[in-house]
Formats: sequence, C-alpha cells, structure tokens
Amino acid sequence: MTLNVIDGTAPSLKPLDAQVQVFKTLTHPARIAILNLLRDGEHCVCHMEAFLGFRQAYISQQLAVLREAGLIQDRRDGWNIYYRVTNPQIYVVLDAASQLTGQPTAGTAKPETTCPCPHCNPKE
Amino acid sequence: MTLNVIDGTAPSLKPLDAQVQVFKTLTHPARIAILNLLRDGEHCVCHMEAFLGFRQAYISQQLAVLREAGLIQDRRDGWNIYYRVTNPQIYVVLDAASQLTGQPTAGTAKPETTCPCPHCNPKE
DNA sequence: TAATCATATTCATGACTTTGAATGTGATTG
DNA sequence: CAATCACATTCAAAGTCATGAATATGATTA
Repeated sequence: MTLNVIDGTAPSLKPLDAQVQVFKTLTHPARIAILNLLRDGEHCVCHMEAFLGFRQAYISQQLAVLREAGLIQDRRDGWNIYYRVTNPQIYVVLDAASQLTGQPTAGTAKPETTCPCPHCNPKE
Repeated sequence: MTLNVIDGTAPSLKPLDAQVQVFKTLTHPARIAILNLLRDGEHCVCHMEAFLGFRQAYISQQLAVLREAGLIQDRRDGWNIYYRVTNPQIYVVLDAASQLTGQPTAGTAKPETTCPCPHCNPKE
C-alpha cells in the first residue's frame, strides 16, 4: 500500500482509529439489532436466536465481533452464556444516529417467539 | 447471497439500514477528519488539501462518499467549491463515539500550512 | 466417560471497499 | 476559443468483510 499523503505535514489520523473501530462494528444491521436487544439488560444467546430469528452460528459470529470490539461482555452460567453491553454510552451513539436519519430508535420488533432457556422458563 | 434467517419470524432489519449507512460513512479516519474540519463552518477543497495533507484527488473521493451519504453539501463560488455539513447532528454521533472510546474529540491537529484560495488570502 | 446441550471457531467463497493513477469537466481569464 | 485553475470521475488491483457449512469446545448429566 503506497502512501496517500503528500508529505510529513499531515496530521496523524491515528487518534481517529478508535472511533473508526466503533463505527465499523456498528456497520451491520444484525449487530445493531443485538445491541438494541440488550438495552433492557443481559440476555443469553438462545434469546437472541429466538427474538432475532438468526441461526445460532450466525448470532455467535456477530457476538464475537461485538465482543472483540469490547462493546459487550459475556458471563457463563451453567449451560448458558449471557451477554451484556460493556458501556451504555454505546446507546448514545446509536440514538444520535437514529436521530440523524430520522428513523425510529426501534429495530427490535420482537416477535412472539419464546426463548427456551431456563432463565425464561423457570422451573415449569 | 443466501439467506441467513431461519424463517419468516425474524424482525425486518431494514429500518436499521439508515443507521448502518451513516456508520459506514464514518468508517474512515480521513472522512472523520474532514467532518471535524468542517466543525467551524464551510471550507473549500484546497483548504482540506492544505490542512489534512492529502492529495486533491483523494480528498475529492472522500468528499464524494460524504456527499453521496448526504452528510455534506457543496456550493460553487467561481473556481472554488465550498463544503459544509448538512446536519450538525452528525457531531453528536462523532462526539458520542469519542466519549465512548475515551479519545479526545480532536483529530484536527491543524498544521501551519496555509490554504492558497482567495477566500483565505483576500486581495494580497 | 459417554452423551447432550449451548455456544464458539474455522474455513472457504463471494461480495464489497479502498486508493493511486490517469483522465475528464466546468468556470474563468486573456 | 485556448489556456488555466479547482475539482470530479473512472478504473483496476489489492485488501477487507460477510456468511453458510462444518466442526470444535466446555459445562452438565447419566
């Protein structure tokens, strides 16, 4: 990759990379939907599977991206792994963008599907 | 592209595409730097060339991306074309992201380079 | 320890993005 | 209209991302 700057006078753009990293992670509807789902607290993967309608492996892949970006954290509880956002400030970013686009903050139109995890079905 | 959804119960992720579009546009340090440069009002392309240190064609390409995304608008005045942000709400998005990453809002470390445009050098 | 459950990782392919180089265009001046 | 200035567009090679399919892992139970 050759350089695209004229000379050494260009300001370093490196400080912007952290922001870029965040935006890159948000560049995907499924990942935004996952974050929206986590607005009301932690959820297990099976939850997201049920509510978002994606296959397990797919959800897991997107969760990995969010996790590696540091936006979410996981906690294992027996068979299930629960995810939560690391810093709610991420919602300020998301909400600012929906404002900008004039779109509703939605995106989490939950279907009636139910999650089979024991957390949702305590001792039936 | 094959489908990644299990069935028809998945919520439509289409409403999120507008947000995704914004984030995609911000997924680039040069474009963020340009937007930061426009915080204090409109600037011509030669300005950005001088202050950011990129070649004209490169700046122009990034401006095209920002323009097509609707984030900036242009105005021609004789030889020069001046750009300005369409909606200052974009800075809420940017600032929220810098907050999240703990980075300073900076990125616009202006060098002493000067812009040759008549706007900056009125009748010398 | 074997089976099972919930979730993660790897891999390969196709789609999209980036960016330098070359070239095109519209406004202005002579 | 020819030259020039400021800027835009096109193109192609290289890189990055998306995603289905297959497989692996770690916890739990029998």
